[in-house]
Amino acid sequence: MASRSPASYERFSAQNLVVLAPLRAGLADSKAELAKLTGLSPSTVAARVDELIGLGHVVEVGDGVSRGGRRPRRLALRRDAGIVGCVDLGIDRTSIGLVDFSGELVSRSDIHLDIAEGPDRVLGRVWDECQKLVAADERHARLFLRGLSVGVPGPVSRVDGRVIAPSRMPGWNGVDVARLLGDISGVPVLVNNDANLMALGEFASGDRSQPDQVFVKAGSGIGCGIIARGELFVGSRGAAGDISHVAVLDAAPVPCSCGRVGCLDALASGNALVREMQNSGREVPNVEAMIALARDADPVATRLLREAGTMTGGVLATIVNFFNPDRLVIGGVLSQSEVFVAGVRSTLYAECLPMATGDLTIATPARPDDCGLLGAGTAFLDRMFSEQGV
Amino acid sequence: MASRSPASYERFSAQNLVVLAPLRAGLADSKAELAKLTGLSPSTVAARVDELIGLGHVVEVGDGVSRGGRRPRRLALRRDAGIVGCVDLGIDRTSIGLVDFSGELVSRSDIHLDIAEGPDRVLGRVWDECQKLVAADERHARLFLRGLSVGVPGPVSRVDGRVIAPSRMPGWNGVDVARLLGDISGVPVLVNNDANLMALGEFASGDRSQPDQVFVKAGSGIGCGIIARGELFVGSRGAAGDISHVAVLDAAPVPCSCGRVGCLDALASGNALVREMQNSGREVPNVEAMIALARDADPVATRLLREAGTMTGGVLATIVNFFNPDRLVIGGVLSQSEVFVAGVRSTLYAECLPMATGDLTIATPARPDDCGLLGAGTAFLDRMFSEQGV
DNA sequence: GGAACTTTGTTTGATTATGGAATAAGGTTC
DNA sequence: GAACCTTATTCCATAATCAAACAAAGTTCC
Repeated sequence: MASRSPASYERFSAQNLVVLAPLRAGLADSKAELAKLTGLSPSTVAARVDELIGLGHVVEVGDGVSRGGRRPRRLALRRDAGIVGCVDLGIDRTSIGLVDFSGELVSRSDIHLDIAEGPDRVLGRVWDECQKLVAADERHARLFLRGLSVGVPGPVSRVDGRVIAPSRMPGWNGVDVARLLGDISGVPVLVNNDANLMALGEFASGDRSQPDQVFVKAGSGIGCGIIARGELFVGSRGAAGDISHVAVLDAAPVPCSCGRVGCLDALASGNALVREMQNSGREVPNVEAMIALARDADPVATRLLREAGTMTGGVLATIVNFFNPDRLVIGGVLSQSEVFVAGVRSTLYAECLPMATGDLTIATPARPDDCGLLGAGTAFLDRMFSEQGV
Repeated sequence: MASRSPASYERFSAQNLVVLAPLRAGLADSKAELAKLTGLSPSTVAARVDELIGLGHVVEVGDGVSRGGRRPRRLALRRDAGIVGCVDLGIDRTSIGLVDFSGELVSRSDIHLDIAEGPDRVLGRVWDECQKLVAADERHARLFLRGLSVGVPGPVSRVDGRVIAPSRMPGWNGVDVARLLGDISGVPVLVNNDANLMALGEFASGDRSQPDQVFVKAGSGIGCGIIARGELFVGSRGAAGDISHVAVLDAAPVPCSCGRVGCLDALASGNALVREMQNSGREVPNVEAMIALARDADPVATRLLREAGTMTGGVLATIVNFFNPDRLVIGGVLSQSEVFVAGVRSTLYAECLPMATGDLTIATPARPDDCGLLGAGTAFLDRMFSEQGV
């Protein structure tokens, strides 16, 4: 959440933001609609729009269809007014992408990168790769890279922006990623937890009429992001959504890295499942292989994935009752396993009251591979198009 | 959450609200402070304040202390600019109070009232009692009752404001309390769940620097209210916070009214505890008697209360990990039992990571008997002093 | 084909909100 | 008592906004 702004960018005035917000959200696409939505007079809207056109942030994109009178001249955000470099740092694989001002992914690159190499080497490599992406496209080369937005596989303090006790990121404890990458790149940098950004990405590219959502990232570890009232919720410290060490009902006493036994992460995460397979005498290289085995009806893999789904669903049942979200999204690698998702679903419906699940949508991500990067972009753009700025 | 406004009240302009908000929150008490806080120029602040003084909502209350120059003329909200009738509907006891514009309780009355008598009789009686309160105080009799704010011991739909499937309120299912009471009284009425309002009351009369709080009402039933980013969170449907039917770890298979077994409400609520006592051959009339027994070191009562605390703490552990609140308040009758509270506390600290509980305050309500009424008042005033109005 | 109506967009002058600077009022400090 | 500080007020310039009239570009229906 923290940011450093080595090359701070112009901030939008509150007045312009009133007009920009509906355009960005797709709630209005003409001056008349803007006037209706904002309550401003037509003349005021015209003045604001003219200024934004002059600034190069809004463009007229032809005529709309008439609704019984003069047809509207359609307005849109200039998506190529700039780009944001988005990074989804993983344990051994990192995705880097460029997102335009409309929030859409315009290019991406996936590289193998061991996070244990440490912040300096990893972030240096990330910046190199990002510059390559910018240079690769003739169009982008002329565009202004407004900043970077990074998701990391561990908790990020909201107080000082540092990575806190990341169990899967040796050498990163207490590191101020925003500052480090800001110094390397010279552009503003935002940092957040990866599951939080995936939640935001899935929300922003999906149905915004469901303002309360929970996104579970069931990957090698288990994380979770919360959207409350249409905004990312991270709590005062930034650690909200961390369900790794929630105790599981009727669980086997498997020891966890946190020192206790029976944590969700120690039982139902991708890592835990691979370990369990090996304990059963079945060597699998990774979760993906295990999911493939389950698809081929391997009994052990199927059972373990189903059980993991059940355990995850049990924890989510409490959360659904408590938070009562409109939508629950099951993401991460494990969400590619039908057995796992079925386990989550059936447990949720069994353990929640109909009142809580009646209007609840349970889904997998619309764009499983992109939601992390899209969320990083959304986080940056939401802030840039706010009074705070970047 | 729903309201009907048979006698709608003047709405504050957005400009006046900018000045009113800091005054109400106690963040500023002079023109200079207002100017600093809002970023407005001194002349603008003066104009706004003058208007509010003219409207009778702000008063000058003498001089403040100098900080090295001319001393400020202290400003304050006129607390006697009006009153709000607040109601905390219980199963067999109802509290009614009057709250002034500063949010403080100025008078109250507790009456025995069986909620099973049905909406018409109960609400009629409530309105009678409220009018008595207003008439009782010479000062209030001249004041304007701006509206009513009611807490009910069951879920309230945010969509249509109706009471939904309230297990403890026979005859109230689907009732639009706001409309009914609005028709009876002729003033605007707000309705919300009682635990939600208690959370709000405890938050508003306490430390507002802790914006994320969870309030557990452990009474004859178990409810819960959520404050997120300093505002009451009820979810899209209004049912957020309902943890009655969350499954308890390692629970006895006690059947619940919802049709399942092992729900928190069936195991750890006041009703459940009284039933358990009776099953052990010990007749107790109510939870209060049981708590008294535990204070006298009765082994059965003590064990049951401790176990109830442990079970409640187990459920809250998941919630604390997920929501990561700044503060957790244990309220309701059961919070008067030290054994119960100790059970919750010890379980929470045992089952949560230090990261989640390190900065977490666990407390009982500052004003256990008042927080429901105070919350009702806050809900009404917050809305009245917002652009929405009542 | 044309009159009547609709919706969208623009122009104009009046109104209102706000900011800035100068000034006054009432203090403290040394 | 001189210098300085904080708070409040006044007055005028400026910026933002609105209301209303008007223009533009459609549709509808006889």
